[in-house]
This record gives sequence, structure tokens and C-alpha cells, in this order.
Amino acid sequence: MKKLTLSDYQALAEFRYQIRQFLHFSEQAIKRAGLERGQYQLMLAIKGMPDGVRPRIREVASRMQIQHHSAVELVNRLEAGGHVRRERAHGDRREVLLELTPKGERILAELAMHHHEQLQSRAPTLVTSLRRLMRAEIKSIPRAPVSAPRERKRPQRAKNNG
Amino acid sequence: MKKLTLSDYQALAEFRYQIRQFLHFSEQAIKRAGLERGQYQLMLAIKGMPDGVRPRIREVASRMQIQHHSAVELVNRLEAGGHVRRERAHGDRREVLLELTPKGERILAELAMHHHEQLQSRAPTLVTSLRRLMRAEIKSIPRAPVSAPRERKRPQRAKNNG
DNA sequence: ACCATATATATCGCGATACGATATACTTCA
DNA sequence: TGAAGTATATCGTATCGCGATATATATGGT
Repeated sequence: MKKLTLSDYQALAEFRYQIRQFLHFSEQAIKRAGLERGQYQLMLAIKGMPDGVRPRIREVASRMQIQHHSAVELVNRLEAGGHVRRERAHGDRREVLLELTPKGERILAELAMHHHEQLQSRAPTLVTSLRRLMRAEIKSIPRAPVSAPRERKRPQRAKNNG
Repeated sequence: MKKLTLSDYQALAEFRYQIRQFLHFSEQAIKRAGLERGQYQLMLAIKGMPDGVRPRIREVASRMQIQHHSAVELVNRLEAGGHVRRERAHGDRREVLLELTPKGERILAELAMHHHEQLQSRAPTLVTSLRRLMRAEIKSIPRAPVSAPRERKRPQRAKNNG
């Protein structure tokens, strides 16, 4: 069994950090739009569904890698917010087809555009992180370009009263 | 304001799908190891902390892009499970330094290795998704046509299942 | 020394998420 | 008609991450 080097751990941590940065931005933008993470993704899954696939609960659940009843709950909240409509399929009346309301379309368009822009700027860094993970062996750490965690002023003065 | 094409939506959805696939795998592996997503990431953040940075609550919170008290709760659960130990700093006694227990080290090593392998195989696909997002097919849009009356809903419905 | 202020960590209650278990509605097949 | 399968829905629960708030320690001004 292989053993990871410290650099491997750092590469993994760095990749997580990149992902979380993106997801963090995403979360903020989504919240500002009055939605939640899962709700945006479900709407995006409806909109970005491959051609010819009907947007049923099961399909979006599969695209989102979640159980169908988790998707049901997301749709409940989305429908309550007026972002998505349910419609019974005519053929198989067990099926529920999903469709974005005009309001949903509008909000998704806005959000998706921000995400697209954000990814355009983040993609190179993400690719770099991935390339580092792809390398079997790593030479050196490129001096973590992670945003400095707000190094606060630290006088480091020896306290002389105790 | 730019407008996304259907292909853009699909590229975004595809990227989300890739990410969720990885996170889904991750979640499963982590659960099998008796941990939760956030707990693994916090352990990884401790282990992969850049050299010279003390693993305080605030540091890992910053690395994870979460509020410090969210990190506190994660540490509570990790400590209860015997994966992480708290230790008061000697210099500044407000600080809590975190360290992995031997059990934590063992579990993290196992998990990180699986993640590393998984990423090695997924990275190329992820890079492809990212490259597709990076292609900015901006049809110039040299300048907004001044006479253009407030972009109406376009009759050519780009509905996914249409 | 005293107190105001800043910092580091912790606690509480909440909504969203996603799950397992289970229920209901509809379809298909025997 | 009934049994089995499929699609969706409901219920209870744990984790996550947050805002609001509390406690402990450190630092600076007077």
C-alpha cells in the first residue's frame, strides 16, 4: 500500500480549498438570490439536462447524485418559492415533469452567468491544482498561493508583568 | 449583459455533475470510515496546513471557508470520536491547537490515499470540463445596439426537452 | 492597577440538506 | 383481479453552517 507524502496531503488540501472557495462564492451568490445551494443546482440540472431527456424527479436526482426523495424535498421548496412547476406527465401519470417558471428562468440566468464568470477566472487555478494531483511524484511545493488568513498584527512582545 | 447559451448551461451543469460525482464518492468513502464530510476535511486541513502555520481553530476555519464556530462544532465531534485532540497553546492561552490522534492519522491516511487515487483518475475529465468552461465564445458583442429595445423574451425557445 | 476593547473559542437555536424507512399512486404483467 | 415493479411523497433524524450570544484571555490607554 502506497503511502502519501506530505506534499500529497497538501495537494489534496489545496484542491479541497479551491473547491470550497468556489462553492463558497456560489453559496453566497445563491443566498443573495434567495435560493439555497441544492435548489440552484436542481434548477441548473433541469436547464442543462441533455437533449431528449425528460426532466423528471428521478433524472435530476440522478444528475445530482442524490436519492430521489431528497430531490422531492428540493422541488417542494422550489415550488413553494415559485421557481419551479410540477406537471404530471400525460403518458405515465406517475411521472412528474419539472419546468422552470419565468421567475425561475430569470434568477437562474442571473446566477448561472455569475457562476460562469467566476469559473472562467478560477478555472486556471483549479486546473493547476488538478495537474499537481495528477503527477505521480511531486518536486516541491509552489509556496501555497492560498489567500493569507488575515495575518493580524501580532506584537509578540514578551509580557513583562508575569 | 451577456446571455448564456444552452451550451453554457450544459457546461455548467456538467461541471457541477463532475464535482458532485467526486464529492459523492468522497462522502461514501468517508462514511465507511466512520466520519462525515466536514470532519474529513478538517482533518485534512490540519495535516495539509502550510508549513509554519499553527493549526488553530481559526486557521482551519479559514482554510475551510467557514465560520470559526462551525469549525468548533466539527472539532467537538472529531474529539468525541477520538480523531483529534485539543491542546491549549502555552503562549496565548485563548488559542486551541489541534492535533490528530494516532487513530485520526491512520484513518486520514487511508482516506486521503483513496481520494488521491480517485482524483488521479478523475482529474482529466475535470480538466476537460473546466476547459470547456474556459472557452469564452464571446461573439464580440462590440457594443450594445443603442436602438435595441429591452431584450424581449426570445421566441426561439431553447427548452431542454423541446 | 483598572477598564475598554479586541481576539479566540464555545454554546444555543435554527433552517437547509440528504439520508433510511416507509407510504401512496400508478403501471405492467400474469 | 392481484402481485410486483416503478415514480413520487412523507416522516423522523444527523450533519452542516449560520447568526446571535457568551466566556476567557490578551492588549492598550489612562
